[in-house]
Amino acid sequence: MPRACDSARGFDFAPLLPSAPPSYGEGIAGVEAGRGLMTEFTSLEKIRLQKLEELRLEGVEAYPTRARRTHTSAQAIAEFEAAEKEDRELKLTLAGRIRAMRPMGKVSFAHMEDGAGKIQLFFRLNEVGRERLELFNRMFDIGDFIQAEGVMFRTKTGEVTLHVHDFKLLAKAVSPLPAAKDETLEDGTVVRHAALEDPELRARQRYADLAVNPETREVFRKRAAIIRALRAFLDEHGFLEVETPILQPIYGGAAARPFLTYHNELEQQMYLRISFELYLKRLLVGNLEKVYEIGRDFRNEGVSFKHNPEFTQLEFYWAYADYLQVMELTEQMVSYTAQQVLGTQKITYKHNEIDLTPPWKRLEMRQGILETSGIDIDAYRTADELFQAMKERHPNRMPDVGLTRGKLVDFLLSEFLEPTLIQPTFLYNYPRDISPLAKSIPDDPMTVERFEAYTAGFELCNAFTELNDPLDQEQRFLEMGRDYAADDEEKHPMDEDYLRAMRYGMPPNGGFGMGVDRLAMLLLDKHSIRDVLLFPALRNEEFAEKEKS
RNA sequence: GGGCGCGUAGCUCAACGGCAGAGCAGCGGCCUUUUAAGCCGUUGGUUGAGAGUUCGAAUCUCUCCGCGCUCACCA
Repeated sequence: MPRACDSARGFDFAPLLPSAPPSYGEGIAGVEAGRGLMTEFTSLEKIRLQKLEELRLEGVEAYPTRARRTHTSAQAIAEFEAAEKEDRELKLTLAGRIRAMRPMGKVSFAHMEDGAGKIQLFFRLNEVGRERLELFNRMFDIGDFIQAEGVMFRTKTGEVTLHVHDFKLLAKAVSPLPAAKDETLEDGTVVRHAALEDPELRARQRYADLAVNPETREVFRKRAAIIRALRAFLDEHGFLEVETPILQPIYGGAAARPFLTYHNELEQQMYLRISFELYLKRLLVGNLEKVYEIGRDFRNEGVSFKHNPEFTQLEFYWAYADYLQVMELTEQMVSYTAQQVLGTQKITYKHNEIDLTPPWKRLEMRQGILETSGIDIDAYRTADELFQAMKERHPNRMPDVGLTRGKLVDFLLSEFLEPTLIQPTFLYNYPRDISPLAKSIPDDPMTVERFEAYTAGFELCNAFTELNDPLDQEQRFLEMGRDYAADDEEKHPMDEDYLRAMRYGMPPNGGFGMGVDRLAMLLLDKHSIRDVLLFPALRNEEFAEKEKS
């Protein structure tokens, strides 16, 4: 069954049918150029498969094992600019991906891109000869990896370029990359034409997005820098980085539905963690005074522009500190990170100028809600009273019925107050019943020492003075269990081992949690969590039906 | 899960009830300093899938799939 490669140049397959013995030991380019495989190739891919066949016939290995390079593109340009002044010749070897080709008869130009940037290649008949120039023009495509050796020079138009004396194919691309073309306008701005823009494709095929959009690579370099800066800051402040279980027999530390899995040998259900909190606080019992973890949390909830089922979380716990000290550390840590990654503490998010320089505004939650909704939550001590007050004041902006007082307060917060918090603001003192792991304010059992930092209208982090009274903690677990049962939600699990740990004595401490993806969104001015995740969760893709049998 | 919107060539997009098109990419040719190179020629489509309405559907209707925005859930 000859796969009818609609031969654009009338290439003859006859000598290459499966019966023909392979003529090269290792050099079977692309497993007989795709025959016998399951993949359905497009017409453009079939043309490239033909090139693979032709290269094989000419003894050119399309996927050689070794490559060589002496300089990155950026190093080559920098070194040339120095050598140029001394009138010194600079010979070197580059390696990278072909991004543009401009053959023009007896010379050819191309642009190559490597990890450090782009650089132009110049091929001329005089150096490489007719046959090799022809090979480059006909057999090489945009997207192929190439190794090129030659002498650096500057073209008539002033671009620093490699004058290629020899070159080698490093890896053939079978599928064409979206061939983005960068146009440099008079004023120096670069316009990209026909780049890969479809957000679904960019997320699903991140490899292609990364390959053609340098700014995507930059986002993930900066994301790495953010995490590096957070680590450096916490290490510097004497925190110990630890790793706690991702597979947990009991989940806890947040209000979220977990992913469920099963361990065959232990014959027991396991959960993927929804937070690190209960394990990190066990470490405080063990006299580790300052601990932090950066890792993955998993929550079996809806997906949105700010929610991915797995996300990167930072939590730290600090013995002998309270939420006010944590507040100070928070604003220092975030502004430090911005400074390290962006070189400034003044950032732009959705066209808002945001200044992360400490100190950040502090606003009591009750006061903030009063100012934005006109309702003083302290005047209504039960859910019913508060609900009635809200109904009188804002009949058109009402939550569902049957919420606890804490959830009504939470509604007021997100409906009225949250959108107004553009500049970094610490919102503090939260209702007890939505904060089961936080400690009450002395003399105010209804309110806990908790804060959240808001910036650009969304929540960045969540922290509190941690509850360390084992008897009070058990009581809260029981209350939570009841609330969840009332909400017809899954019952909040009681963590007996955590209570046992706490009964040995836990130092008073301040705890902190922050979504690192959200921090990345904020600092990089990205408006969807998908833009800061290399491989965001997407619905399973239906691949086209393979080979009808 | 609800509401609204989108899905057309490898990529970016037109056509919006009457022959499915353009630019780039590709293919053939010309071109020894180009850079969105240029010029001449040319290939490429089950219009996301399926059903319906109609003389006729990319276009209108329904179902399904995927994505986006939004609400809910959730920090």
